[in-house]
Amino acid sequence: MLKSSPLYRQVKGLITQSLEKGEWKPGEALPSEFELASRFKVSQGTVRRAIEEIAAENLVIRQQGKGTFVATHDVAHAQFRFLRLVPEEGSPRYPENRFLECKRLRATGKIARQLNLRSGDAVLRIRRILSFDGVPTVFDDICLPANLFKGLTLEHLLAYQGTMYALLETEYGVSMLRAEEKIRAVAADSEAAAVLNVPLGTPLLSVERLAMTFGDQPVEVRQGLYITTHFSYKNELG
Amino acid sequence: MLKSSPLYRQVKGLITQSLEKGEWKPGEALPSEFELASRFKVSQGTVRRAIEEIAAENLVIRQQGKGTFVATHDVAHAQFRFLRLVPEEGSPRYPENRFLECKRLRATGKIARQLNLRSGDAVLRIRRILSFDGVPTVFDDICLPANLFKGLTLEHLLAYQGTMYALLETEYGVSMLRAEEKIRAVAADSEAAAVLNVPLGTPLLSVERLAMTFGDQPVEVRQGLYITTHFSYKNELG
DNA sequence: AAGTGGTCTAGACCACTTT
DNA sequence: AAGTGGTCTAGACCACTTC
Repeated sequence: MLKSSPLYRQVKGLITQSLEKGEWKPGEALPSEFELASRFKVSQGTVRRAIEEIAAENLVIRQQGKGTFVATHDVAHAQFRFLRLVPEEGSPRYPENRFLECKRLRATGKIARQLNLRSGDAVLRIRRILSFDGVPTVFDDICLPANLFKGLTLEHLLAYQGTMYALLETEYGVSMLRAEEKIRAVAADSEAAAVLNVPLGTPLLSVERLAMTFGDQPVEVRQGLYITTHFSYKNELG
Repeated sequence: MLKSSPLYRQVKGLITQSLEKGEWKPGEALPSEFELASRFKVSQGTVRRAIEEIAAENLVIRQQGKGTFVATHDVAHAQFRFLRLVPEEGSPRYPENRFLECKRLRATGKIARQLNLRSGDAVLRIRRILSFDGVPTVFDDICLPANLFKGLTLEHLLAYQGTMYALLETEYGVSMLRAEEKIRAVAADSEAAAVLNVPLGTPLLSVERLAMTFGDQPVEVRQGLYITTHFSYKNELG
């Protein structure tokens, strides 16, 4: 027997579909709870419950008296959502972003598997350095499926003001909603040592990320190498 | 002007206080929603909302048809809540626990500050190794305020069946509810190299944890050194 | 004043577990 | 059958924002 899901979860699905289709763009307001309630022929409380779950997943933001808005990657708040680096001393600051490379390549077996592609499909490989107060701290190696980001070049990346995820969202309509990270300690190889300006063999934090958009579809693989002498990766265990 | 918090949050506070006082022990059932509602002179829906928030913080577990139960550290589920190590290949397994040391010491300034103690107050220092399939993988150095765990010895630790947090909860009534971790990459020093059986200088994951009980009172500081060649620290970014 | 999300209630009914 | 938590509704009122 199939167990039908509760009404508020079905409504949640309908609203999420509309978000995915782009019925309301990032930053825009959703219809009010009463409007959605009459649209779906349910009570306001049921819509409310649906939206609460969607808000808990950070897809929308609720503001009392104003409305419910589609989340964006622009806001300051979103910075520490996907970059968990905090300084050992002093207050958090924003990194400077230096893009080194954006090349079109063929996916290796492992990458293809992670991105749900076929081996040999085209991917974009982006490499960049994040620096804090002028000190190189993170070396990122990013892989994106090329078909979703046609025409993305190094020049685009260099010209854009804001985070890379904001660019991918506003220019290509792909929203990063969730990610899984696997963290390990590794020794700096010659390339990482050169790029990050540390001795060969320096212990570095390796952060492998798989990022997902709607429907948990994977759309980004990245490895970050972090220097953790003055910064650490902060995590909360609930 | 003081803004009074909503009713359900006040009820949440009252229930949490009762949990802290031990009115219901770990594993026991709370009174039903209707009983609590009449006790606090509010509607069932308000109690419900309060309990939902408490459940979201993992202090209690709700089970349809059965009741609401005080959470414990015994269940398998709790294992991966506070130990985020997963194997690169194969399915998760349980580590074997080997305690090396449990000594009474005076707190250094840094530890004292983190535990809200005075410098020089007594602390317990526990050291142990976690092994997976017989392979030493984690070297933990744990500090607890001695006054909360009077009489805790190496023999107790060796004799107890179950996780250390389960012991602290059932034998000393101190529940670990939440923790913050700071993760860095470090080189194995001579001691860590010897204990974990790796070459000097091997990159290790350093995981510094501060664990809290009720009222966000810190009650444990630990540093773990993880070998991450076959395991990685897994994290979800929402 | 009007519109939004946030709180609170009361009551009905459903789904699951236990007796 | 009785008791628990889970869903859904309808309506009232509050808090905040905008006009």
